[in-house]
Amino acid sequence: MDRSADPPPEARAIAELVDRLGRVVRAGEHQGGLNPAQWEALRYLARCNRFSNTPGALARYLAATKGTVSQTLNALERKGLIERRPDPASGRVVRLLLTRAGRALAAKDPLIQLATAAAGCDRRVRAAAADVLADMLAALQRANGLVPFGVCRTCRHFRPHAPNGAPHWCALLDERLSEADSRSICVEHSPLAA
Amino acid sequence: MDRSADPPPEARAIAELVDRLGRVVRAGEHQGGLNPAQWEALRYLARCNRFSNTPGALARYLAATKGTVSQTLNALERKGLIERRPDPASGRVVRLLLTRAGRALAAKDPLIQLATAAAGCDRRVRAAAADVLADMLAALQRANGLVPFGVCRTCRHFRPHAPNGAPHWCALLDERLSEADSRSICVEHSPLAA
DNA sequence: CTCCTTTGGTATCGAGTCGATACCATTAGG
DNA sequence: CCTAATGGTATCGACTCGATACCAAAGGAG
Repeated sequence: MDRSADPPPEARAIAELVDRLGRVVRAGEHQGGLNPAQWEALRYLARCNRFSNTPGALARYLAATKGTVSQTLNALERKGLIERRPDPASGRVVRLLLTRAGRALAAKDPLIQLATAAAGCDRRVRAAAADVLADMLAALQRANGLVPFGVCRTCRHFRPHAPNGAPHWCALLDERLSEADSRSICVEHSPLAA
Repeated sequence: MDRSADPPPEARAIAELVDRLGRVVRAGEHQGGLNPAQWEALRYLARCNRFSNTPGALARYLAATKGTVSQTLNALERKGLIERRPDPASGRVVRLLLTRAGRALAAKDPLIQLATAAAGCDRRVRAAAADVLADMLAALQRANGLVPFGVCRTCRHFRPHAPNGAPHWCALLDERLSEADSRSICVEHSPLAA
């Protein structure tokens, strides 16, 4: 890791652009009474499935410590956007639920601004860029021993059923998955391809 | 801006990936006794030209307020990484200079990890991705009334000279530019193409 | 059924970010 | 010359963030 070949210039350019874009986006995420960290937590809770709505999962998703996340959750709870509820099955797990107000605010996610900024390019170019970024994220996560996450549809444990309304299935947790579930983020996600 | 066409799904995907990548990178930027904000400032000061090494320019670059940046500079100064020096020409401008220690630390920028994560892809794909990200950044900056920044070489005021060592020229500030200058970041940057 | 370790979560501390506001110099414009 | 506008700094309050310490529930292994 010490001197192992300097990365090529376009790679450096991508790194700087990602860093810079992230910076500008964060600057724009001081809205609706939330700060960037709180938006990220709220966004996750709005997009994750019912197996992944816990403080621990959020901490892994954000690559932060449990303590940090717990504080951010305190802030969101104080603002009436989320609710902490004990898990019926396990006595130490806490389930995080969006309140009505939380759901409403999540719909006004300022990240949409970034998405519209990307909407200008050609669709195929966009898709290619998304692939590159996804690869980078995966590489970064692998290098740092982080959990990959991802939506159910792209998981190796996902078992799709007949397309006519029948529910899908998770072979790992042995649970039914609705159509919405299949597009939600899961802690247990394990990528399809090697 | 209220209901003007939801962005297409790949655009949303890119936005989420950028946000997420930025998050993971930030998490990895707690190194060398600095925090992410301090790294960003140090990085800028290591890459900007002699017209742009001021607190105000840094604030615009980071899309932050002057006050916030001033505090981060306090931290860097306390750590002996930068030096504040009055401008000889103007009595209210402060020039920011990296100390020897600052330069040494800037060479160990943790952002390199992200660059190596990007190095795995094909070179042409990388270049395309970089283009998309650059377009997004420009769009975002335009939408928020931010200064674009950029390196001299790509500026409309840049006048290259004969390639045999002769210095370049800035038509706006009427100043000589060394080869290194031409690759440095400038506040006055104005993109070439329309 | 006990120990004991692991796991999920929270509280507290200190350094620091960040926007907001207020403020002070210097400079530029009428 | 007087009045903006500009470049910087200080202070405040809410909050992030890692580190550390801590607690209770769960899971083994004997």
